[in-house]
Amino acid sequence: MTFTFQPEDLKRDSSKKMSHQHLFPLAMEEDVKTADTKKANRALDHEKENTRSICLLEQKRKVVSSNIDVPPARKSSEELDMDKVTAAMVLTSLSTSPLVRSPPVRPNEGLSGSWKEGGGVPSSSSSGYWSWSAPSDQSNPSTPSPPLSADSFKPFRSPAPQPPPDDGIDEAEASNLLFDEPIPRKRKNSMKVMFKCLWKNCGKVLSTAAGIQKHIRTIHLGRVGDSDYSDGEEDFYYTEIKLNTDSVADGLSSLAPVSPSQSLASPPTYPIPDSSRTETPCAKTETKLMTPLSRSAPTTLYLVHTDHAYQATPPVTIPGSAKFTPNGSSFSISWQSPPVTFTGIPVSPTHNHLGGTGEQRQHTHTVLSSPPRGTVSLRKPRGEGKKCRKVYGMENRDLWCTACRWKKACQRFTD
DNA sequence: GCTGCCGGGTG
DNA sequence: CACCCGGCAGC
Repeated sequence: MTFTFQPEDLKRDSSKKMSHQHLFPLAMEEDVKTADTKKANRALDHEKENTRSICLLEQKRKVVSSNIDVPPARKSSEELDMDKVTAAMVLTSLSTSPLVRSPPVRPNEGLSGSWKEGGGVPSSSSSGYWSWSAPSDQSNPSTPSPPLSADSFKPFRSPAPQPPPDDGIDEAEASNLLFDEPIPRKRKNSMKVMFKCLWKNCGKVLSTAAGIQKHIRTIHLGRVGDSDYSDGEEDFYYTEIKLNTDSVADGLSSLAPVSPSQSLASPPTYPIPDSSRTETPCAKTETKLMTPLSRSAPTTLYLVHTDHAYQATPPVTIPGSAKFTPNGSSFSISWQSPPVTFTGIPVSPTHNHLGGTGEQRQHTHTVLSSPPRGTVSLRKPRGEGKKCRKVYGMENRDLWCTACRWKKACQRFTD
């Protein structure tokens, strides 16, 4: 499961930063990304590339259907859709470039090509596309792609509701995309490109590159005069993000690191908890600001987390209750499983409240208690009836049965 | 805190 | 094995 990285995420601040750092270059430069060996990143890459290929196909379809050149203006937006890699850098200048249309030149072409081969439709790209597009239409073509990126971008969104200097509309639109998945109109082409400000503590999301550039220029770079003059510096402060209306799917696909093609099958039926789960890292990583949504998220996350923790429990925190750190990540772990023959210091489970909300605690509780520990209680349930000691009292100890005298299980008044 | 009794020590 | 007891855990 891919979310093995999450525990880390919870534990280490540094790892949080890392993930963001990965993201940043991701938007800026693909090369950097490829050098990465981390599994998670690879997965990310894969998914992202997949998205791109899909987008490319999308464009292709349009080209094919019209069989003529697409007007530059229209193409520019589509271009952004697919060329995530160069988006930030080339965005402004690239928009009208005819170069992009020639398939062989495009860096992504290789991907889409291989994909086509895999599909067994090498003959014409259009046919290949269509055979595939039918199911995708239902499920949403981009299902596999953005889980990670989308996830990690969400955190930025939390602070967004702050005073929106401009583009209030875009803001609303963005949240629509993120949270109102059931919007039917988005079903068909659920990919939407947004531009996210990467400026610290900003995270503004706008729908147009120009908009975000302007935002960065004016708000962050302090460029007065709203002239559209740009030295390109803004490019470094925003990134392009693909928003998938079915953001829910993202959560799931990240849960099950299957091949993207597989996950294409059944996006619509994703359970709600997953969507909230994707939300989790945000609240944790970025600001501590908790939206109602994100607040519910940790619950689920901790569920997962707990699972791992559970196995690690015995050796870890319990005996060292003194050393218990209010880290938040380990609180659920420390829940002691009663049946275990634990010679360590008994620890009251109450300290597990550390996590925070009662809701979380409840969850942890249920989860942990549910998987019955294989060990049955070594002690047999206490005898109900009165025993020698009780009957005769300490003063008549000689009347006790031997077992009772020996502090063994009473033999006289057996249950 | 009382009580039952397990686990282990001693002779 | 008989006897004893420390200490855990249910009540």
